[in-house]
Amino acid sequence: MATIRDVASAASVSIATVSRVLNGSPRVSEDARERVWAAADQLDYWPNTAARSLTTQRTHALGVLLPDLFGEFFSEVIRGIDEAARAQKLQVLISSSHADTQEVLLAARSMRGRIDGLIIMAPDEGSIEPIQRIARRFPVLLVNPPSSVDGCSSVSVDNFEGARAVVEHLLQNGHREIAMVRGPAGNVDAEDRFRGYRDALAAAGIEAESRLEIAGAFTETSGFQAGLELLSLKNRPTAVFAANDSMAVGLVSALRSRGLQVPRDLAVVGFDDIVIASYLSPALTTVHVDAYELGLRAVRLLLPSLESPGSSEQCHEVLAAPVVVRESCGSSQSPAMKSESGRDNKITQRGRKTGP
Amino acid sequence: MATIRDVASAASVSIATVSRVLNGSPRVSEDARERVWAAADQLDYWPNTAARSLTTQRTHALGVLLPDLFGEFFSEVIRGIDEAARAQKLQVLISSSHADTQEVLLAARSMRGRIDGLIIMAPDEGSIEPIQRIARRFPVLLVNPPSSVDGCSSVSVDNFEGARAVVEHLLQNGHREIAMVRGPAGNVDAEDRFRGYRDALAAAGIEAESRLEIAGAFTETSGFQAGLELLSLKNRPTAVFAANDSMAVGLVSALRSRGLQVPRDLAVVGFDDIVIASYLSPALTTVHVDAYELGLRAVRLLLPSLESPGSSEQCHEVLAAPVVVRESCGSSQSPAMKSESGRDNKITQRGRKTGP
DNA sequence: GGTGGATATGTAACCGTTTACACGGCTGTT
DNA sequence: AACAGCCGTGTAAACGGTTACATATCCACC
Repeated sequence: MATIRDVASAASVSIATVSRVLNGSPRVSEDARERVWAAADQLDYWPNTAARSLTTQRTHALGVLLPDLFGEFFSEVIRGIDEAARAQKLQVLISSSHADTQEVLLAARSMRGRIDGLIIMAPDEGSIEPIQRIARRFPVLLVNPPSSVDGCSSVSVDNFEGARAVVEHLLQNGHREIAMVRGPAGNVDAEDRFRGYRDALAAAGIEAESRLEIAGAFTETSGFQAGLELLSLKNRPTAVFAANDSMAVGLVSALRSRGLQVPRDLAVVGFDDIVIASYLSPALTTVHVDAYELGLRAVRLLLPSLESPGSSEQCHEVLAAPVVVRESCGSSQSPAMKSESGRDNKITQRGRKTGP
Repeated sequence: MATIRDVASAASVSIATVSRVLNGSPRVSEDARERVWAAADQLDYWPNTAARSLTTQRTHALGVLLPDLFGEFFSEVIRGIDEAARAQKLQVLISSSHADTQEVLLAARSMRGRIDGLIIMAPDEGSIEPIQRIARRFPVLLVNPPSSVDGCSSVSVDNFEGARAVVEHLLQNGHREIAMVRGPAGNVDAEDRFRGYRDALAAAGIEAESRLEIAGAFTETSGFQAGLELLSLKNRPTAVFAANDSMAVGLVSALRSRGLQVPRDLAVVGFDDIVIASYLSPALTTVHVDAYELGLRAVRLLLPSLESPGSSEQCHEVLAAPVVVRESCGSSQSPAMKSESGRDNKITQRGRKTGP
């Protein structure tokens, strides 16, 4: 593999001149410039990025630490990150599955020298301390953090407001007895959505009832279980808010297996707006989370810190999570909204042009 | 930020000794070893990976070049790659959207010095030539390549056999007039699936009819269009094979919008086994593509070349694409298979433990 | 014709590691 | 007592670039 020295001798100039030509410095004669380009082409010279970043102290790459890669949520976040990064000619180094909170630290450490900054998504409260240590080394941007870390900017989904709004929507449709299937304990998203639910009820002057607050784990099966539990209640509620769509799907299955109809017998709403939400029958009313946008903004917010680490002040962005009214809530708005929030625009806009 | 020199002087040893301790060399006294670790901890020393890989000529990272990041297919491939890479303590550098075929070359070039090998997915025939140039620099593994490149191993989905088998399944159910909605022209996957369709018909002694071979573009809307076209035929077929699930979904919508029932009036099968396939009613009979496995194997096949570039012989793996019988084909096997190929095992097995 | 200021180019230090080689001190052999 | 061998450690040369600084050349000007 040709190095800058090979190019230099082939072009009969010094390595400094080669470097200058390659980096577009103006202080080079036309003659030398041509000889260098010719030599580089002829030798098929590819500069060594690692060596370059060693001297310049800039890598033009950013790291991404995710808890997992499964599911459309993470994949959309990545897509958003990639899109924004590519626009800035930044490379993306990905790493997932940080079971142990200390793993976050190890992953970040192993990226030292390879990245200019880091986007971290770690929903665990326990990962705050390692993140603080990481943030001392390079710029860190937090996505949906369990709590804020000083020196770090963040971008999060407005779980609270989304949940509040969707429960309010149920209230507006006349429901007074609204149950909730909660997410896993300790999960920030789950907690915020639960707070939104409580808040909406309180605002309507309805007292929270713990018998209507059913435990869940964000999985489809836990939603199914919750559905059965719900059916066993003596004063059955008229509506239920599942803390995410997967559980809503399981819940609907459970109801159906017992012969109940959604939304006639029970209105159901979810959270996340996963792809299948619009394909179900009845189509699921839910709260839209724009994971793509989350990734996009993460990069944009990190950008100033990449240019000048330390200088830029921190800022916290919150992404709106709008209610998407479909059929499962039994709302009258349903038909009107359908085309807007339905499947077609989504698929055609970003349809897979390539691949199977 | 502390460097190896800082650690050396803090521990009163030379940088060579520090390096030896850090890399677990046995030729160090117990005394020195302890002092170095103490100093490293105290200074919170993080080795610079780029500098290390400059001397060792090994980066312990691999690059991934994808045409796009949208959709579950790519996200699953990435998940498979990440999983296998992490098991080998390899980092993953991702880059997508290579609209122009020359972009593949540029992307690869910009990774020089940062990666030991590269996984490329470029369905375009035109990207073969740039890939050949890339393969001269570092080990390359191709995923679903349009044609083979010498020196490169590859892993692909058995599109031909999957298509053949699903059409054969329709034939076994008594269908004789089977239409196909084809994928975009020039796409390898689309072509292979078409060949499988033709082959199955031929084996059953049925002559192909071009009027039953409808154009499509792998998008849901193109499937819808194809459905309308199908309905306008005078001798309507009894079954149709859509080259992918998205088109099958659109197709079913079109049929339903004209009052037809699937599978009673027309049997429909797809390809890919996307998540929503099992959630539709009727649940879609399709061909399963294990994108996760594709990524996993890609890394495994690339591995030997990373250890010793050039030495290992190339090999081509083909991943089976099994038929998943559900309801839309009207097969009698449907109820029996349902639990096995349904949604539940998939979701619970790899359910999102974290995140919303 | 000597001076000064551009302009083009080269030399060498540096970025943060690894590692071949050299060296000094100790032990054990003859 | 001299010497071979081993062990622990240090020195210095890479790895492949960038860039501050020095130098050489040319031209214009007084």
